[in-house]
Amino acid sequence: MEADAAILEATRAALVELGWSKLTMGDVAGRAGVAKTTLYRRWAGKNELVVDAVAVLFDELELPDRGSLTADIEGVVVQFAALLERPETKTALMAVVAESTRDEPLRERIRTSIVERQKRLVLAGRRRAQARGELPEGPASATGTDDLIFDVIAGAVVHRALVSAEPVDAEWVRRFTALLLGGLSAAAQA
Amino acid sequence: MEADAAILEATRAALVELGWSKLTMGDVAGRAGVAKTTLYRRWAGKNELVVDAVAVLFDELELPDRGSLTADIEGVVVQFAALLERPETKTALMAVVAESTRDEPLRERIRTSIVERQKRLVLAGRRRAQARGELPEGPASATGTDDLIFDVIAGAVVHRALVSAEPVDAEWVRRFTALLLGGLSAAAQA
DNA sequence: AGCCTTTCGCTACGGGTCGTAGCGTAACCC
DNA sequence: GGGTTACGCTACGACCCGTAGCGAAAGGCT
Repeated sequence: MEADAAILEATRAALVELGWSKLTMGDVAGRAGVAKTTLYRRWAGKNELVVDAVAVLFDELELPDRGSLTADIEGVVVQFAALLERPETKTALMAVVAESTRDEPLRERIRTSIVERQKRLVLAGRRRAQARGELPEGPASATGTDDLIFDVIAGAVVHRALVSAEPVDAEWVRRFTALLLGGLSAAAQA
Repeated sequence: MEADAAILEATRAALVELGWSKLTMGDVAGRAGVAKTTLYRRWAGKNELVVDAVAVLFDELELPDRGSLTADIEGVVVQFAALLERPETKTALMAVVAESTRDEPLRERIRTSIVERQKRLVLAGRRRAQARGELPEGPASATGTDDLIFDVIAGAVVHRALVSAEPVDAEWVRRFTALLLGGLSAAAQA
């Protein structure tokens, strides 16, 4: 459909102006030039609608080859932080995660639409680093190391940006990346 | 007041049964045997009420001396994870953080009532480790290292428990702690 | 005791959102 | 052109919000 894109765009605009809590289905319908019933015919409610509206923003995340694992990590962290600084994602991401703690289908929707798109970057970064010889080829991936690293990176950036509410500037990114890589190399020696 | 404790207790009970989104002020008032107006005379709204109701749970966090920095970190991570597994905190924490992105006074309330209580553990753990000689006495604290470590620990655990929605079991804690300590010791050598 | 200030319970209210039902209409498919 | 599908629109009961107004009970002061 063509209208779907307009609806999701209207949802993002409403998130910017109103934030999550004051966003209403009737408002989004009005912005999109669509009847309120149309929204309910395609989405179960506010939660699902916002997840879809925000999910496309995570497609912007990429992992350009910057030559070293350090530079690759710093690059993706900066991108992720910039995404979290946008008003749409800032107000929506934590809200839908909070809702998902009591809504299993919503949790699955978030996982496939948002979380997996981020985790792909971790897998790609590890493979590229292994190709460079910066990381050992060992069975590290089989024991959940990728999951661990993903939670550390995404968790630290989200916590810094949304909970501590302090800027993810270049200095912080440098120090965080150094800490993470130090831990990885230490684990590789053991 | 004595009624305040009953109200906060009723709020936590309502969070367990209804979750954040379906929790209503009238419901809490009924559970606490109190008029709805009484709630509004003491709290500005749902956000502030829930923050206060959940904040006291974070007083349970302690940092017993387990003999080594590794054991201390693992201990506090396990405690924090157990706290996040409780239905009250699971549904409330992300929700109030989401609201705080558009409400500066609420953000400050969260900071003083919840975040600072966690950060204290990081400071205490670092000082204890320095007293043991496990960490250098350098000016590390002056450049925001404590803040960095706090965001990494709290962020990773929260992300693992609430976003990835996978268990923070002993094996994960062991691996995470090893990663973090590896990074710290690597930074100490530089 | 008497008064007086504060605090609380209770009711009622206008305003707003929710999610759905019902119906008419325009576009699309063969 | 007939039939199906999708949409717009209105209206609706239900619920929650936050506040006003009033009466009652508790505690402080002299």
